[in-house]
Amino acid sequence: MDKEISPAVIKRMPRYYRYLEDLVAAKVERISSNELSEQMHVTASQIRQDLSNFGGFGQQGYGYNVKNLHDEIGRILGLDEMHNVIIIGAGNMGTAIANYVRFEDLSFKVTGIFDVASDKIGRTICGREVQSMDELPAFTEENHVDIAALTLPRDNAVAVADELISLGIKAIWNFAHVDLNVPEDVVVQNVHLSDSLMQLSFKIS
Amino acid sequence: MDKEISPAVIKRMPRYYRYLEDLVAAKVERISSNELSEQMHVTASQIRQDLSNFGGFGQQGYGYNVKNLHDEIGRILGLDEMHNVIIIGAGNMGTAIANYVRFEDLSFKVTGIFDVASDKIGRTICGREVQSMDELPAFTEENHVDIAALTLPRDNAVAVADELISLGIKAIWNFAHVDLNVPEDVVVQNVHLSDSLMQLSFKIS
DNA sequence: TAGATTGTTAATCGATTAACAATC
DNA sequence: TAGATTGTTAATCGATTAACAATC
Repeated sequence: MDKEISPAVIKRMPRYYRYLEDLVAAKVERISSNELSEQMHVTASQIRQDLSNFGGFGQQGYGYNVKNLHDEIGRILGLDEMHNVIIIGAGNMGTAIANYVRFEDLSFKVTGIFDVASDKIGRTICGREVQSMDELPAFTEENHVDIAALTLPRDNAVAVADELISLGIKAIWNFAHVDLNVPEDVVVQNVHLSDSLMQLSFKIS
Repeated sequence: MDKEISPAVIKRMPRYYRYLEDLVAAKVERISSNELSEQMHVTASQIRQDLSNFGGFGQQGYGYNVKNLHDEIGRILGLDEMHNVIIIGAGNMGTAIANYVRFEDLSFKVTGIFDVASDKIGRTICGREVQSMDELPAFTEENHVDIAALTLPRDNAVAVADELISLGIKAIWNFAHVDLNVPEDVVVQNVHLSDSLMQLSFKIS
């Protein structure tokens, strides 16, 4: 990564991507920052600022080529390369993620599902047998793992995260309701559903 | 709500609540903004600023009483009142949410599960029979619904959201990968998992 | 009382918006 | 060429951090 991109910008990129996907599907050929700003309810200025972080994708007097911009943002987001994902935790959330239809579409592939609980091991989820965590060291030796989705209860989550890190995994998609403290070179993306629900609760009370 | 609280502050409140829950469980009686800041990796200044939005919960020379602050934040987040939640979409994500163990704990109760797909209707999820969307109008007449969790594929989501709104539902916890345009008095809290995954993908590429 | 720590005001920093020269 | 729209610089706005008087 060249210059540092602010978290605020990063957070908006997937949303641009979603809108551009729809525009591509609708066979729209070009769009100006102004038109897009109306659809997305953000300022045109912000769109141009955000995109300019990554280079000039537009053309004066014309706007942006939809297909091209879609592909560029996909590339920025790393969607041009396949990512191998393992799921740790074969509960309801793990199952939901494993079955997530758009996974392949966005270039993510579930290559393994693991659990600590013996009653889960051996079950089949999404055509894949749940393996024991004991098998994980051997698995990571033989298979490159880009991302581990962590969907365990919070009691186990911290210890298992440490194990994942010790096995060399550099990215954790964390669904456990706990904050993980990780080394500098490990990236964590949190999905704290209870936090989200509490925010909603706040807004209605 | 008295004065306007910034989204940035609202977003941090559930995290404070989580840490205070742990402190309560650990039987810690009091904590200073400085101690808490070390645990949470935020500045003490921010903690004091955030909390002062809602009133003075601390005491000079003493800090904050953990139990009291926990309860105050719970009250701020609306966790002192039970919220009735219906789940729209009995797929994997709907099932995961229905089975989410901390729901009751945080004062949310699932009172109904609905789906449009006929193959889902009649199934039992978490001890509750999945009902047809056709039954929803009668249901909302007879039962007060605080929140609808929307876990449908994006094709249906927008139309169903409109239906929910027409039935008087004021809060939508939206898991569909689409932005909902809603009237002023309706609150939407988005959980865009694909956005989250793309952010992670960005950070590792 | 002396020490500690809050709540709040002021200073800084960063993010968003506005404006416009460059240019397709 | 004239009109449209970008990329970027400057201005504004908001959020975070620092500082400190108030006070337990």
